[in-house]
Amino acid sequence: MDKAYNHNGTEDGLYADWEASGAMCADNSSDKPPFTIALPPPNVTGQLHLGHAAMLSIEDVLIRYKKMKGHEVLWIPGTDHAAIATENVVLKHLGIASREELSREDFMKECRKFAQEKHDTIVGQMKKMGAWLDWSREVYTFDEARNIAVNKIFKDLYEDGLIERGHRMIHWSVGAQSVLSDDELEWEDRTEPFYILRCGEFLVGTVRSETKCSDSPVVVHPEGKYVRVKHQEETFIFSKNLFDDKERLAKELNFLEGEFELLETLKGKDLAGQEFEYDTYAGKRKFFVLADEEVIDMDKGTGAMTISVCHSADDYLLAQKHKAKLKDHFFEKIDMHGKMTAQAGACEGMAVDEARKKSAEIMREKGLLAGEDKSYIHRVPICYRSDCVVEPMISPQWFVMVEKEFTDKWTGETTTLKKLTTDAVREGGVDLIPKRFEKTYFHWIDNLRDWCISRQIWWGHQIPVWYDEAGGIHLPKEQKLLFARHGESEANRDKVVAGGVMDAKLTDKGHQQAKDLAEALKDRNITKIIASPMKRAQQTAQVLSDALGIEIETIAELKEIDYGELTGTKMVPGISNLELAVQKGTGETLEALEARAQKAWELLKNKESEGEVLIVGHNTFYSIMDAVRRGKVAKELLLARKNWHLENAGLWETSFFKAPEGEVLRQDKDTLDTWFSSALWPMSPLGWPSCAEASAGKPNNDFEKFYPSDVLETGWDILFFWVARMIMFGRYATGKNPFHTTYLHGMVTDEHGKKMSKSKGNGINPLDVIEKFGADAVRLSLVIGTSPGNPIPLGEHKIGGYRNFVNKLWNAGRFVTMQNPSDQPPSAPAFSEDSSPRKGESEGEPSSLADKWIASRFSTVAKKVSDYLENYQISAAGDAIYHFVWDEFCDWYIEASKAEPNPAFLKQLFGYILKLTHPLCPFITESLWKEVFGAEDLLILEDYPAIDFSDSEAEEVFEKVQILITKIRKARADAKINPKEKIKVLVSAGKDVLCMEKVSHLVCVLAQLSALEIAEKIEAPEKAVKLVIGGMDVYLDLPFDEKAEHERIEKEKVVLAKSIQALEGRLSNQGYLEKAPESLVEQTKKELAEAQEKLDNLSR
RNA sequence: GUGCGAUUAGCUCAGCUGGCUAGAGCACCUGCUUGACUUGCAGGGGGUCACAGGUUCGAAUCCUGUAUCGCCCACCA
Repeated sequence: MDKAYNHNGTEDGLYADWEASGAMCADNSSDKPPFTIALPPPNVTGQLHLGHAAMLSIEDVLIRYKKMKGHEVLWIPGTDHAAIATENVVLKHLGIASREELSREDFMKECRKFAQEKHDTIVGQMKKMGAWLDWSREVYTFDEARNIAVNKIFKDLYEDGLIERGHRMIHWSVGAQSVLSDDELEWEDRTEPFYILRCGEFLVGTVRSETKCSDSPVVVHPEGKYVRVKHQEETFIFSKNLFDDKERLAKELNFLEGEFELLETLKGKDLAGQEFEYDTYAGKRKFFVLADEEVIDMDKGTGAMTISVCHSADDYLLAQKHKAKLKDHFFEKIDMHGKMTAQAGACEGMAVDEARKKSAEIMREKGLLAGEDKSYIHRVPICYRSDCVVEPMISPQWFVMVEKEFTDKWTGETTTLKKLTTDAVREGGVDLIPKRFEKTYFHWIDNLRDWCISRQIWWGHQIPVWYDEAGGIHLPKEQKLLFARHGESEANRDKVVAGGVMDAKLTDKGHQQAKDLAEALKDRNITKIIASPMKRAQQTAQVLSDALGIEIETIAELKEIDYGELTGTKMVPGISNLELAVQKGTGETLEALEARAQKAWELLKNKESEGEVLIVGHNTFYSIMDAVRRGKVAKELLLARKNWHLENAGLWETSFFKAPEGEVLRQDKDTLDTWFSSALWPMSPLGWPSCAEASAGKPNNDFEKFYPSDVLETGWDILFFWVARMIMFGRYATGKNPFHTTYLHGMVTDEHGKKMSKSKGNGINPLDVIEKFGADAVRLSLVIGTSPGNPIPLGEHKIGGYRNFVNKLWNAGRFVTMQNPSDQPPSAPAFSEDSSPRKGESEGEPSSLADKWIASRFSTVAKKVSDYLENYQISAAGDAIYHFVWDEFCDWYIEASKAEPNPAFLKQLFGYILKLTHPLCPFITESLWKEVFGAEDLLILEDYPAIDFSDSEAEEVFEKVQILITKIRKARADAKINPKEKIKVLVSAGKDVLCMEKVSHLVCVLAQLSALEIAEKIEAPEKAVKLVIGGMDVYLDLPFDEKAEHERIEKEKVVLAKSIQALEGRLSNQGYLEKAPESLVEQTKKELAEAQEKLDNLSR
């Protein structure tokens, strides 16, 4: 074994071993209780950052712990297509300004390529962290199965009236050319001029001068007090509050010099209804006065304002309220590209910023300004992805109606989505850790408005709605997966049925899948099975044939297709097999592959005449599916049949609606908010909706076995974006909370708690520190010393500290190996539950005092660690392990075992320590498991230690020994004795004489003594340093400095006297004696007695 | 402005429902090339628990107020 642990040489290999073992793959037919976590899918936009690393560390600890505790664990990996974010990154990557520069298809291709690259990087990095993920179940938010889930819930919500399309005020990102939800906005302080405009007699304030170019109401408060004043030859109307505040008046109306003469005071309602015409920067416009008691704050500005119904959320609301009066005031002044429309007169075509300046300039020239405040600070919404200003706009969009009542099909009760989301937490179905986030959660939901889910981007799930030429809306009848995978066995074309099996060999699983498929198909009118001659297809076909009693027709030509270059490629998220094959440089062109799909279709399309046909092939099936998905053969394939008209069809969109003869349906061009698909994350990777419906009650179903999941662990910053919406959809779609616990970690910051940022240069790349310190050290530093919801400070000092710990463990392993030189196999469990400390010496049993002490301590610590982990106190668990291993096992037990070795027991104990530590440090523990124990099975397959071994007597005695040794060491250090020099010690042990005699050898070794003399009573030597420990007097043969010794003893006496005084004070307090718990009072008395005894001993 | 949270050793933080002399890691000081480990060993110094009140036999812990910091939400004319 090397002197220091070499993480770089071992970690990758260990991970490969785990993967190869197959143990990472969860078994959905297992009888063990399930434990499920859906990994928050990282965006395919970049690489792993420390936030991901923290997430992986925390979740991996839970997963490994639960696995060792006997659960069937499933931790599903996946990635997120991150709609807007990815589009922006890809645009930057391609160096183009707008996606419109490419065709939709080409742009999507670029996105897919980009996503694929990033996906591969991220997956590699997750493995570096040691995450025990079930890669056989890896999913992607934008793959076929997830598309079906998205479409399914969309359809359900739509049919329940909970999704609506409507023209509403939305946040429009000019840069991203898309709508954003309320939560996607960021705010920025800007200093811009604030103008007071003349509008007839009225004065109104605004920052947005460019919007003051149309007919408009002047809004006043009906009960508000206004003044009409004379200024030189003109009259003005504004709030009395402003008029009375001379200082503000001078400041705000700084273009109007001289006195204002009060003509009359009047109420807003007296002004209402007035109509007049007045000049704006874009020409003469009509105005009228509208009174509204809600929107006007008399203390602000002039107490009057004009509005832009199309470009301000509040004004839009006002327009809804005063529909009759304002219905003709929906003027669009800004278009979707952020340019001024014809309404703006001279400013037409200008960008908003430019028009703002220009319009003010024109107004200034025309004398329309009454005041200007150049240092006005206001906050503007910024697009969180494209960093440009967000404009409120009215636009047709799709919304999830969170406040609309509907009948919950699971409970039969009338409810709303909002209520479902709140109830999950309020009724205790979902715990938030830390609990304080519950308040924030409720607050957010209370303020939740309808969720705008449509986005005007390309990279995302296209809205599953088709329009006919008359504008009628159609949704697909039903969509299900075509192929069998993880128990998703459903075939559903009404004539041609395609089935495929993923496994390379027809394994038990593949066999089962084939059976499932047969089961699912048994009630259908299948008259023929067509199979390729490929061995696997034949095996599958045989299973189906036996089950269904139908003959197989083998088509030799299909062999060519099945054995094409596609063989050996895997389904990869976001990319079709065809493209993958081309990318991998197999020499085939996309066209050639498509031609192959075409050929498959040619061979098969005429076989449908007599009833349903089941096609069994591997790549035959995928070739068709991919080609159809790409839209290349879709038209012919589908149009040839039954007049189905489709745009952008895919084979998995199976049960199509029928359009009227000859009519063309067009799918909605928009895509869905990325959080819409993410909201299904606890369900869709488990096969919802197909599994949930198709195989209820049957085994081998991920959804049944693993849903609902257990813990959702993520950063608290996406509590609203994501967690709340998962709860909403989970409750709605399944009637269950998608998880029972939400663990929220904080943001990783630098070691001083400052945000990591590129500009500050304080960022840490997880890969760098893994390389430098090892993944175990990085994991520990992200987990220990942190608490949920709070920032996770991290610096190289901290990681280095845990690297040292990992190395300490390694060296403990070396020591164990040196003590157990032979290649003896690991012996049977040693100090197990039924072994008692009195059992005596035997293989692996505790015999010495130190053995019993450490066994007892281990038992306590292991229990504590389990308790902590059950309660998600991962930091405390890690801390307990750290200190047990270092301070107790290494510093005391290993040292003690040098005096009284018990190698077999040491090795057993060390094995338990490895198991205990494994969830936190999987690599080093696995490595030592192999190295020290020569184990072939993985450590994670062992049981988590739960040992009931308590020996309080041994603990008590050993603690006394520890104090004795420590005090002797200190006395030596104080006397500046060379550590190598051995000294003599006399102990007057009193009643402890028997047990002290037993440990004398141990004390001699640990305290570097030449001799230790123990007797019940020893006469005090003439000149010796005296220590008082418990009831024992200890005399050290050290150079005796009478003065120093005297001072030391006096000092100790003072401390004791103080403590005695405090204890006596407490005991003489009547209230304390009466009200404090009895045990506490007893303890105090005991302490007082001990202190008194010690003081007496010192004084002798 | 609203809400949430924080303030404990030089730094970063533990300290759960009040109860031993308030802890850890790093940093610091002294001494050690002890045959698992210098990524180490032994020993040590360092805190009026932000401040002011209150409840209590007893407060770092509970309550009220003040100050400072962080975050969230909202801020319209």
